[in-house]
Amino acid sequence: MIFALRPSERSGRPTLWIPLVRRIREPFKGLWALPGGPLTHSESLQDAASRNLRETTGLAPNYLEQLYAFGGLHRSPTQRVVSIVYWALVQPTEAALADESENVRWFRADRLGELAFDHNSIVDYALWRLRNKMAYGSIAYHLLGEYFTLAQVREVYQAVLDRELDPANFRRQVKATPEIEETDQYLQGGKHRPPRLYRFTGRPGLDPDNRSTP
Amino acid sequence: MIFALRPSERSGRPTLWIPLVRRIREPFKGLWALPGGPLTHSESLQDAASRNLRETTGLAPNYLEQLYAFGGLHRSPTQRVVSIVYWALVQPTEAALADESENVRWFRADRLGELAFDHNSIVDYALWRLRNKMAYGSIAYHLLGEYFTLAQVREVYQAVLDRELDPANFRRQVKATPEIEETDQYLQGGKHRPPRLYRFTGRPGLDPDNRSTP
DNA sequence: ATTAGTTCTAGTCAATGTGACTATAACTAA
DNA sequence: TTAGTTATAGTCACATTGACTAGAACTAAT
Repeated sequence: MIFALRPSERSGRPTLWIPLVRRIREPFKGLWALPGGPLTHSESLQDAASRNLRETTGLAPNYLEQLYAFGGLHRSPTQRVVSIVYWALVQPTEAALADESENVRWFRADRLGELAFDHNSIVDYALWRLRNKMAYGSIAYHLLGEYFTLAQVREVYQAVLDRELDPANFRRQVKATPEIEETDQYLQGGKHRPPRLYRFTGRPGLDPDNRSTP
Repeated sequence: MIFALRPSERSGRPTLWIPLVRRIREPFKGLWALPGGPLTHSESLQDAASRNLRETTGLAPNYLEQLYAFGGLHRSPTQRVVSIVYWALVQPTEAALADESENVRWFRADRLGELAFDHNSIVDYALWRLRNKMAYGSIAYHLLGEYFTLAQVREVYQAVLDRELDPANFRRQVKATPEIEETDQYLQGGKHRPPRLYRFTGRPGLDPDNRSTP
């Protein structure tokens, strides 16, 4: 499953969106589902996740991590299925390149209808994990482009954590993390004092896949 | 993989141990490996982990959680294998009941030799996760019995995090967590002031398996 | 040119949490 | 009775955090 930031229809503020694909056959024909596909013999789990993502949505995420292996007995009514679910964060520029069509569409992550299989609870779990990671790690930056203002970072946190944050205090915290690099650039064009642009210099890497790939 | 607390051979202080099984056929015949086994069609992932654990070691852990799905291409030299690894914490009384034999033995988690397959890196990852969880959540108590002293909790932390902790400060922190309940019991028998016994009243539950089992 | 409106940015201050440390309490063993 | 040991309470300096104030730097309107 893929998370991306898109402006809300009403407020215009950035909110979390995910792409879903419509099922074109039974079971759950017509319902929306998470993109996915089979694992072949010649690819690792992560490679398979990447490939399935690209084939169904055209997306190539820069951040991809294993979420959880779901293997309950009755996930599918027709057969036993074990799904090893990955989740990804994509930057806005990448997200804009996604192939939207009759059967592939973006939805607000917090306003989904009934999905196929157990995909609602998978999304719930992913959202929970995302909020958790956000609270500690420096994961928010993978939802942004290379250069960003501190206000944009704050908007990401506000969108995911769903609460307001004090601009001054938030700025103090972010500036204290060594992975954030100040640039000499300023973002022009707003009708107010132009904010400084920053860069993220850290690496994601926590998973065993990312640590020891021979 | 199973973690349990056992007294170190030399110092007598509690340290982390895990049970391993010896491979009796190729590949890696003769080497030690993590206990495991196949997933059948009629059991969930967690049930399969439980059953395989019981069958190979006789253990019935009270804390069992999914660790990670390992699916690299060359994990086994003979065939493609995807392992969905679970990890468990068992209390000392339970650990003592494990079936030890010629082909099942306990090892100190920080002093393992070369294991079969990629099991060394799996253990490393599990240790890393364990330390992480310990730093935040209240997971240490699943390695202890129902009643314990604060010094025992501290020894668990010291064993896992591998550093000394100030007794007074540690006590202050633990007493601040609401899940720890003071009892009227004291542990007699030491050659010093008898420490008060405490109980853990929290529940583990974070995994999707533990949250939404229908 | 001046002013109002906006956000950016740098501070202050009180409350809280943490690490290092001291001191006393309560037991056992000699 | 005393020495040895751990349990437990408390102090103090320091860092972190949340709430808040104020000035800086830009745009848009007058």
